[in-house]
Amino acid sequence: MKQGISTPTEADVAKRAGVSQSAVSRAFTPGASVSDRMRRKVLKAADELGYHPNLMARSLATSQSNIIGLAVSSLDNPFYAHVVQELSEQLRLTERHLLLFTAKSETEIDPALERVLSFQIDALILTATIASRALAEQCHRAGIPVVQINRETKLPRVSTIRGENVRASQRIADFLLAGGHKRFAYVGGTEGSSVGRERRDAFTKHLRKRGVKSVSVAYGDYTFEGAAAATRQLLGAAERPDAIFCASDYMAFATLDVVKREFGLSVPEDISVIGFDDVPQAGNPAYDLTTYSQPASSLAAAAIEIVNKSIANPRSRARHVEIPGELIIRGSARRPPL
Amino acid sequence: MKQGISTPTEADVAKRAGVSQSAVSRAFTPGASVSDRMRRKVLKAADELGYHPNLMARSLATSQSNIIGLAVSSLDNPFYAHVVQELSEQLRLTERHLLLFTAKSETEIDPALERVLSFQIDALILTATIASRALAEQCHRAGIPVVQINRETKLPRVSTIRGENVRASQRIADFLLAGGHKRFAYVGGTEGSSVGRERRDAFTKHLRKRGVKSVSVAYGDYTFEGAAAATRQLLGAAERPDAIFCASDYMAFATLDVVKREFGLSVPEDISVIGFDDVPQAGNPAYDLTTYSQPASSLAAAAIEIVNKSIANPRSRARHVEIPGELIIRGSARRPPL
DNA sequence: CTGAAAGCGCTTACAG
DNA sequence: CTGAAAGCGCTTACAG
Repeated sequence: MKQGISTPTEADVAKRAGVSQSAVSRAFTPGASVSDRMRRKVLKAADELGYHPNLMARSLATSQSNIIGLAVSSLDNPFYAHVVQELSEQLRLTERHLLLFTAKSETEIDPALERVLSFQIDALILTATIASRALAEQCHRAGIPVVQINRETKLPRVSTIRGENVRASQRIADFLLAGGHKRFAYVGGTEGSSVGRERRDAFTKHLRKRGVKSVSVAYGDYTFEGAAAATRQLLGAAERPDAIFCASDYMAFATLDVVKREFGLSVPEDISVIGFDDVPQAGNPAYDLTTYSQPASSLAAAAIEIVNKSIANPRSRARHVEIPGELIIRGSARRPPL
Repeated sequence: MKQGISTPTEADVAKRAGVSQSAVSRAFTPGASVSDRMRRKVLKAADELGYHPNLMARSLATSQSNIIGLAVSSLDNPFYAHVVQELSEQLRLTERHLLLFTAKSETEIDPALERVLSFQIDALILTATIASRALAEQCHRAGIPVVQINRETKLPRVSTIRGENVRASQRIADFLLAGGHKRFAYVGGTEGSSVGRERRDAFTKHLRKRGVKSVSVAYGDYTFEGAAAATRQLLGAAERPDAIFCASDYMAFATLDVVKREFGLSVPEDISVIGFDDVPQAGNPAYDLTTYSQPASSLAAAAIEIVNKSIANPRSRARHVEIPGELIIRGSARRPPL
């Protein structure tokens, strides 16, 4: 069953360098007490043999795997693809790497996520996925820090990172109001999602304070098709909205498509559409979407920082970070007169 | 340094169940020789303790990590995001999981990719990245199979999976010809890329055979901005093309934007644009892109199959698979009269 | 079918 | 600074 070609081990390097196996280990351990001469001798032998330390063995010995679990629900949403990209890139020259898990459903018991625990991951980053209480508890029991991007939890041990949901929604409401809009609508993601609720409530509450009586609401489930359907529903109503705020750019793209092609409305003359995230495509001329940014690189950086701190100090408390963004004014929403 | 809360091990389960530690191991090994009674007893104890097998220890003992390295250059290209998504999903209920590596540059020596070797991965999947000879050789020496999606190699040990580059390009040429186009252009990705060359050559050769004297060519580097610039260059030329074939949908989106907004041309009346991949967004009304499909789920399935076979039989030869696609006719290219 | 024991490739006190 | 040895949590011949 053994492979024909076996990888060299510390013992092999030790023999070739004429030193002890522990010396080899030290030569590869930053900060270990080895003489320069010894280290050079070892590294030379290692190089000649093409030796690479076996991280599985190391993690068995240290109980640190240098692996961070990353659970995503869908990479088809460009915002999350971009967040993952950022995480991976920022980790690139680091010891730690990402083990990918696709969490399809958001049910309580996800056997695939359970498997995470077997990999001895040092931390778990969840993005666009709800941490089940069970998972989070298991992680906590195993001393694994959990960081959630762009989702809330009530779980006490889970750190969270998110955009400026409330501030953004208020800013958007003000911008639309100043643009002279009268009939407002909101396209949410999943009806249950806490982040979505935060945006919706901030939006509607702020509008109400400014005298707007009602805001129509529909849910697009964060999917393209879902958002298209939600938009059709909103536009089919008696009181057709003249301003729609979508909880994500990805959904706003669908909304724009329906608004323009199916209903033949012109943007922003007949109706304004505003998104959330500022994904790279939002600036594409085909959409030219006004949106509120949620900088993926900052979200990723914050997640990594929390992970690093939690690993360094396993008993540190959960943290909750809000990453600032800004309104990115493009052509999909009427601008207020100066 | 030890964590306050330590995870239970086989020994803990053994003690609680009143059996030997090896019995516990067997209970968790599919196909091992254990009595039903024993297995039940062990699983019960394991459950009570919240035991999960330690995969690091297992992989040390078996020299199988159940980890597949996945190197991607950019998740911002929706096609690759989708391929990764498919890979992850198809692996989801499997033992094996993906360790993500972002390979930015395509230089010979990528320290981040070298690191792959330390993780004792069972296989390496490269997508949208060129395998350096050095890497491939190191993998081969370590007995790690390498599978490349959508890129060619001259490396003998590397398996490849790709779409129907030649057939697709010919089909597209014929379709444009039948649509009555006269002046053809091609927007390639990276000038050096072998897959790109294959498409370009098949396209131009086929057109030449049909009497077309010249095809203008420009390169967009597989990026949005690059493709926009390439398109500007093509449209600025004296003989403005009336048909553009882009080596990827992602680039075709940029081309469409430039064609419509910057040059005010109408599609497909003034000019036709055809892409490659059929990413989910290609069907969005805003683009409504005619393209040739390269089914991500089939690519992923093929990659996984090769990986599985190579792991089962480490001495199996490299394989080269071509995944069939088809021309997806939408509105961005003039249709031939019936 | 079951248990005792060696071994996988590292790290890390412990002596020297 | 260096080496010998124990241990990390598994798997797997080997006996019984």
